[in-house]
Amino acid sequence: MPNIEQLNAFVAAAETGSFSAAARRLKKAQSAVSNAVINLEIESGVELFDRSTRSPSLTSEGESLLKSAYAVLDSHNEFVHKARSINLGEESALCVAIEQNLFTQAMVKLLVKFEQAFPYIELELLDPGVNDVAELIRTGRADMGIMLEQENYPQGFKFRGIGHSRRMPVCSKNHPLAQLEQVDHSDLRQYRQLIPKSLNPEDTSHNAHILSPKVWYAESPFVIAELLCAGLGWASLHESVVQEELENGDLIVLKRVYQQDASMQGIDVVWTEKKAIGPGGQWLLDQLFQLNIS
Amino acid sequence: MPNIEQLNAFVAAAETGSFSAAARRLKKAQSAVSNAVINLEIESGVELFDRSTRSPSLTSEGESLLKSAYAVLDSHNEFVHKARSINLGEESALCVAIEQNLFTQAMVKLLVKFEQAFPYIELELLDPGVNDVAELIRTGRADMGIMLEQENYPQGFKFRGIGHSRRMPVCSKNHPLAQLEQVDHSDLRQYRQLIPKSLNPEDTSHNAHILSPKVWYAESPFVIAELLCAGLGWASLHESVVQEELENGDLIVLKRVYQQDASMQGIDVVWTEKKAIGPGGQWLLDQLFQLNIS
DNA sequence: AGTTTCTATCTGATTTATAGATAGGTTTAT
DNA sequence: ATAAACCTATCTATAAATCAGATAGAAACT
Repeated sequence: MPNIEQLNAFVAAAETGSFSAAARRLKKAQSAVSNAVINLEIESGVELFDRSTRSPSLTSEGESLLKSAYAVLDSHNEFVHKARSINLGEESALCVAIEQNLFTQAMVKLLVKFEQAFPYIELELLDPGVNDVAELIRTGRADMGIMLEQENYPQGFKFRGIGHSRRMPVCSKNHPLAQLEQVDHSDLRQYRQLIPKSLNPEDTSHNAHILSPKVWYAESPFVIAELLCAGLGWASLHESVVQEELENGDLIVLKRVYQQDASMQGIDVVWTEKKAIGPGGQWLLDQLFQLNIS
Repeated sequence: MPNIEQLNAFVAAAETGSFSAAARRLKKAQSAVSNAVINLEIESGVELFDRSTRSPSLTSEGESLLKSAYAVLDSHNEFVHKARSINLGEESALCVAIEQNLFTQAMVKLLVKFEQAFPYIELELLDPGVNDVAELIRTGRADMGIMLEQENYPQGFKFRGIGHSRRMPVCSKNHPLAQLEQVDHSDLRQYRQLIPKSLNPEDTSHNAHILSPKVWYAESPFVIAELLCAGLGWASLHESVVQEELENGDLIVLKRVYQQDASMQGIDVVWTEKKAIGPGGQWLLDQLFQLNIS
């Protein structure tokens, strides 16, 4: 059973091409390296070095096993670093819930930066539909969340605004509404409206957005976007959800006669004081505060 | 510096949920496991188990580190198995040169089987153009090769037929030749012929295939297929090379007035007696003998 | 020829790993 | 409630492994 020290000696000897040099690098006696390599050879049954010349050179079998030795040491190193990161007080795992409407390119970029800053934290991403972030925070399933701002949050919640997201009425380019230069309330009322609705039956916030008497609901705004693309009705969706479809022209934005600013909704990052936020979570919060999404 | 035994004890304890059970599984004393885990905790500075209950349960940090521990043990296991496979006499690496013309789906299937049978052998695949396999065998760059049969092989070569490959004249569906019901020698002579030609300037075997006075050469039959797709001339290519293009209709087969059987060429597997063939290579040879490609 | 540098091996001291025994705690069965 | 069963932590003595230092012989360099 080869052990880590033997593999270390093997790798150092292979890299330096000399047992003595390997010993100097590892700050051990030469005999220690020599013994380690020989024992590794005995235990594995493979002659790793060709000693016929002055400085030992890898055999072809040794070269092959060297790659495996690197793999072992790499993963071992990963273990040590992960333990160190936990020791530094970093949380070992972090769960972030980002409402589907708000999962923008800026979020992706931020998460990439997070991965570089905290490579040993396991990140779990949840992407609930509309208004279900708060529930995930409340039950402790998620450590923090990004959601559309609410009037009031449950007890113990902390939150902070990090920007705004634009809501816009959209429909397929082939939809009758798309032919109109401008649309008003009565135009919209004629056609089916698709509305994102929370999984939680008690959530009634979607009612505020109902304009048409003919409504369908879907949990995911992306499902709604798909239906729109098929020509089914219209919906008021967030920019990030339909960005791609707007760019390739499958969907178009309806121009409202009386454009109201109420179509801008605030974005909050929320967490709870019950669950301690570790350094990784704190870093993420700080970055989010600076984001200022528009 | 956590060692392998400690990680083994950690994993066993995590899996069984008990230090005693882990000790039984590892065939060690309970105190050994207990010490191993405690030392691992001290050295890594992380509390892996929650001991407040009767049977220890993983902390969240322990759960995170457990995954890294698996990674270490997996790679360690890989090392041990690779050493064992070398010990069994298996070559640690095998290099096979397969002429581009002959890299068929059957080859892929065979290589997949090889991977399962010899997971610890590093396979290197070379895909030389036409007639360059023999050179790779001769110089020792490859251990064995698959190539179109030759009249005579260099000294020391061993070979065995494993099937046949059909050569067929093809051109783009948009080429003038494609309009003809049947083509004869004089039709072909009118248009540019593309010919696969060896990298080796001494190889003149391609001359036997020249029908048209207007010729271009390319090393790779796939490059020729690309040129054909663009409507440039015609060529006599092996089925496996143009299979895809024939299926999606980009290329078509020309019907010769006097179809000769000479368009079937034998396929040989070749190796050399100078280089010893190990168990993996022997297995591959045996499988190839049974393949009977047509 | 002399010097340096290398590897293998021996030796004794130190460290580490281990089984066994024991004590104290928790759960389960009676 | 009591006993039995099972668990973990810890102690101890012993066996095993590790290590540095010393040494000898071989190869390379001066």
